[in-house]
Amino acid sequence: MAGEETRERLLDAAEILFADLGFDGVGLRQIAEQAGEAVSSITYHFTSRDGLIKAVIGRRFLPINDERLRLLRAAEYAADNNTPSLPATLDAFLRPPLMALDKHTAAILPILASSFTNMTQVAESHRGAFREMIEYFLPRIRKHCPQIDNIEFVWRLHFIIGMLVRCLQSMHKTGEDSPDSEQRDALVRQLTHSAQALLSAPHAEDAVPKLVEPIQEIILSILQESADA
Amino acid sequence: MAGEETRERLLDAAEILFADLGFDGVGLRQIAEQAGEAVSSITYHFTSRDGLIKAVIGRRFLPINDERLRLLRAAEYAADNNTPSLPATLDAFLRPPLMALDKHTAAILPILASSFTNMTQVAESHRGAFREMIEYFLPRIRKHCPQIDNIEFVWRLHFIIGMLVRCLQSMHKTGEDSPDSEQRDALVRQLTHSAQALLSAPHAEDAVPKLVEPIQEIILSILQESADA
DNA sequence: GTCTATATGTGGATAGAC
DNA sequence: GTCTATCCACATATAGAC
Repeated sequence: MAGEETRERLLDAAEILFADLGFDGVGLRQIAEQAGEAVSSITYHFTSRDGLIKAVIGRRFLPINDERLRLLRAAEYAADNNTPSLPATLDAFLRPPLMALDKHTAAILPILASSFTNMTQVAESHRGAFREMIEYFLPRIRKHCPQIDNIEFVWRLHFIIGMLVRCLQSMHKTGEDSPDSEQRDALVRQLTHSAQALLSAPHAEDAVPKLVEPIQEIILSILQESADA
Repeated sequence: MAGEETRERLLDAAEILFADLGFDGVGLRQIAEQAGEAVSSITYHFTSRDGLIKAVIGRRFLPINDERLRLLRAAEYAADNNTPSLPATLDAFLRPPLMALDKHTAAILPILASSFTNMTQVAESHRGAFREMIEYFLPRIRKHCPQIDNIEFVWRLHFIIGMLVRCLQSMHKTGEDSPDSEQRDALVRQLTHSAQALLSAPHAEDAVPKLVEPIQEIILSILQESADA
């Protein structure tokens, strides 16, 4: 099947170009040229430009989510009472996207990270896997910060996602070639440390602003379900 | 001068459309139509599309920075020893962009916020005002977290910027019309509270990853200068 | 499955009348 | 200063030969 190889070449080329120039910064001609294929082969394999983007994203999205779940389950297995510490839990969530970062995936990852509190991007195509992941993680993070209410918790999650996205973008610009894994590991620990401090901070006293985003409802309903169970 | 009015109309139209569709999502034709002007009037007033974008950004950038400086100076005037608390200092930095947020400026603000640790976007055109602002803020934030070294400090600044950007994007999507100022005020306090917790957290123990970004050098040199003085 | 050729639209920028 | 008309490059998508 030469078709499968062509498909992969197209995905590789698209991924690199998207990483450098953004999803809006590159056209099908350029992608096809980079891959050494004809423009129309893209339409053949992915039906449309949107189909190509979805495929590029999906190729990285599922492995990262799987790795997150794998790490968290491993941490639970190793911990007393099956309850790993907050840093260990956060590490399982934050490490996979940062470790997966290389010059190929740099453009994709910020989008994936954002998707945690913004379903619209990854959306439809991979909604199932995404929901499975957050349903597992949310209650396990939540129980480490009982001092705040659900709405404040959701805001702090937003903040952590912002921190993660920032790291991904920063690393993308930083390293021409992929940053060595020692540096990345150090960054994961810095990030985990800060995220832990943020979630451990006391209740803010002040009024908590309500969110009107759809994602808030989803997160709150997941928290509710797990509280009932 | 009817020219000045046209110029403003074009800026208004461009700002709204950019906010809704992103800088890459809208063309000159659409902007001109929205403004009720001819396409070529854009070229006349701003030379090019890039010139228009720069003008749109600049119109919001300077007032927000001025407001930041004004708030911090007011806080210093009111505080003992001219040294306001960390929350008060952070408030002066975080409040102006969040309060300036309305449906017009929503697309612009994340870019402005990012510019704090990424000069490339706002860049050349407004570099002077930007540098003045951070030169004033950096040492005054820095002295509230002596427990960490400069490099770890820079990373935590990155994190805070990520949190801010996240808020701006979230609020943009949230409110069809501009969120009421009570909600925004509550959000500012949540954000300030979390940022304070983050900067107050102890040293991470682990190795701190070095940054290779140009902005790191700039921040470090500013911190160095203020330490010498 | 993969190519060439092309259809059809839209992007930004410009020339020149008024 | 502002308009109409137009240029030219490039976008995505499709048709049809091989």
